[in-house]
Amino acid sequence: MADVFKALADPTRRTILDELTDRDEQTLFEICSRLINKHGLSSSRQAISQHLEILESAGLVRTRREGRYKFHRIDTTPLDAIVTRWRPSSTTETGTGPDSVPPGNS
Amino acid sequence: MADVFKALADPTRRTILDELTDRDEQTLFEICSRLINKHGLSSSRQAISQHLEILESAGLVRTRREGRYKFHRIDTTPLDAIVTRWRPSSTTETGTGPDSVPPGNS
DNA sequence: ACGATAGGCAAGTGTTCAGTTGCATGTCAA
DNA sequence: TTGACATGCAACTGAACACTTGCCTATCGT
Repeated sequence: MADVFKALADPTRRTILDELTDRDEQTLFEICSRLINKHGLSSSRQAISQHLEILESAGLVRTRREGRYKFHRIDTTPLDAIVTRWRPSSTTETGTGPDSVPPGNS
Repeated sequence: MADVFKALADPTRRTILDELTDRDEQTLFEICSRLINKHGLSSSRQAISQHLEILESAGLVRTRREGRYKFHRIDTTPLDAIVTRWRPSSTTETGTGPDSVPPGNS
């Protein structure tokens, strides 16, 4: 699975996730149309397709094939690990090291 | 305030946040030393300094000047908006649009 | 079968970004 | 004041990235 953070780094990809949050199970052309009309973006179909590939390889978008249509839906489960990663551990860090020890190089 | 997502896109910056989570209120040199020793990264001091600037402009790191030392501490409050952004809205989206309407271009 | 629609593949281009290099500023101890 | 320490500023370089261009495959309706 590719980098979730790098997938979220691009504003266009975040807008795609916004669109999929607003309306799930959309095709590529549908997403393209709504990005242009609703969000004022001027991206080509190929650009959106590449963005969807990146989002899918990051686990943020899951696809479903049906005939010549390919439906995309958002999957927010990879986002949970982002916040939990930098939660402070229960070990009292700020209490152990007093401020009077500036350069504590290891 | 700069882009929080782009600040998180770089692996080195995420490791810096890991370090600040493990031990708060560190100076620039202290962070450099621990990144090299603990995390096996070979980044120069200037590179880390630029990373800290980006993290600070994104609101993820707050600084405190004291003489010639500048202490850095992590601030995880901008992370909360990431998960809440793509929470499905209470309006029943999947129920309104049946799956039998494939190309619903606006 | 034929045309139209939906999507995929791959090479090429311009920009953004991470990292380096070199020097400058400011602080502290002796 | 002198030297060592901690950090800041700015230009340059190389690589990653977003986007385009052009063509190809597959599915559906008539």
